[in-house]
Amino acid sequence: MQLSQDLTQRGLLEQLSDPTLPQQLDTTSLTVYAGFDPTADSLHIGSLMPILMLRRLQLAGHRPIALVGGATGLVGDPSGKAEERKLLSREEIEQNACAIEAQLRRFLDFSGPQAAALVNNADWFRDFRFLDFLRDVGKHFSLSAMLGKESVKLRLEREQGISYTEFSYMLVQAYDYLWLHDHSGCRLQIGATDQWGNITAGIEFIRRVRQSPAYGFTHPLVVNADGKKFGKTEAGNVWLDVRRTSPYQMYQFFLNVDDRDVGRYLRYFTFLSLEEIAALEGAEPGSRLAQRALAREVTTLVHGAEEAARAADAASALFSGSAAVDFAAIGATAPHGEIARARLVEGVALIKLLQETGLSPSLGGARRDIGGGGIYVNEERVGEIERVVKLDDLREDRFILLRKGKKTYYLLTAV
RNA sequence: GGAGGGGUUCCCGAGCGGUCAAAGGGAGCAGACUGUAAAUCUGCCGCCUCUAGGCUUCGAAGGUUCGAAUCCUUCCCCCUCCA
Repeated sequence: MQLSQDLTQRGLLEQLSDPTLPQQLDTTSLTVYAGFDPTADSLHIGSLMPILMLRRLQLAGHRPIALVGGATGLVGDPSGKAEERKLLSREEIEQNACAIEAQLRRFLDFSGPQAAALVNNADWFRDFRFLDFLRDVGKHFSLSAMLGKESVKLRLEREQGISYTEFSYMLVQAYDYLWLHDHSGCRLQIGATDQWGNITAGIEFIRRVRQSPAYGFTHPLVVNADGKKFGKTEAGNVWLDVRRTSPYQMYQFFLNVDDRDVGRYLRYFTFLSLEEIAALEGAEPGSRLAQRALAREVTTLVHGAEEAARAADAASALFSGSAAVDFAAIGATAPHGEIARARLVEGVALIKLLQETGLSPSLGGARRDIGGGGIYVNEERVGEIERVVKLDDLREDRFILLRKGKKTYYLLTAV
């Protein structure tokens, strides 16, 4: 299947800068870039969209460049943001950039004729002087065009407004594109829908100063069926970094995806063929075959097949409903921790444990959770708020399985 | 620089001297129902202790009051219009 057709059927093409773009994607080899600003020390699940897009393009014979925004991160992109963000320090940005570079490396192939490249725009902005920037870049942008950008308009209509700094962001990104155009022959930029304004700014800039064609397209911003937030769980964002989101948590996140979203996500986030996806969508929803496949595929992409398998094992150990619980499988990846045996000899208040393990936010919260009937010790609902956990709560002489609600577990191992 | 409006608990948004830990909605958590889904219904939803009480919150710091989120002063920030 042709690349453009595959992308179209997956619903990955939103705006195109040029109607001939699909054709070019199928018939020529382009150098394409996507940018990632280091606003945190890890990318999150939403960033998988452009990352996988670069990978899809690479697999189809294009050359991907992943740009880490060491410079743009200092400025702050107003796109899609309802309000001005506080600036991160230079040190933070630098550290974040390092972390993100490491993550990006795992998704692209840096060898062969279509070898990917990883660049950081701090490298060409570091010595770019302000007055030079105003003359060489700023001069080519009309205020009315800048004010017309959705990201700016939105903010101007809002109560919070927009600072000069964030307003300038599009120029910085436009220059990135020009730089990559000049130095790497880059002719295509991709990003999420909210990047459209920034992308077109770059395209027009290149046309103006180089009389050279450049292109861009966007993929959809991932939104779930009941509104806005995608990639959020009780624990916060779903991150690509294991230290922030374990493979188990990631697996669970995708396993719990709404039926209405699962087909779309399979098309977005996996490399399964459209036929396979159609088959999964046709399966009985109660079987959750589609969610299982999604969880397995994405967890594998991010953490590898081994971790994905472990997460799946833990999931079935916890949720299969069988009496014999496989504690080892759970402890391998589900949230877990240790507890001193000595404390159990004396007995520890359950509310204390709930607070310590983070299952409940505070002692008061723990009381409420127990009172509401949402706390289980070794899969047995706890009735008394005063419940004390003791030695004889240990299973297999060393495990205590705490659970809050339907699906939040924490395994304690006595040491 | 001038004139006016505004900053409330995670978000939106009421409150405008005591009955305010602060209406309502959303989000979140839990229960019932289910398929570790959706929808629906119910409870919880500042912290600590407990079902009485204590503590900390309404941009910041002072002040007036028996008593303030509500009044006064100064400061910080935002918005709109004018320049």
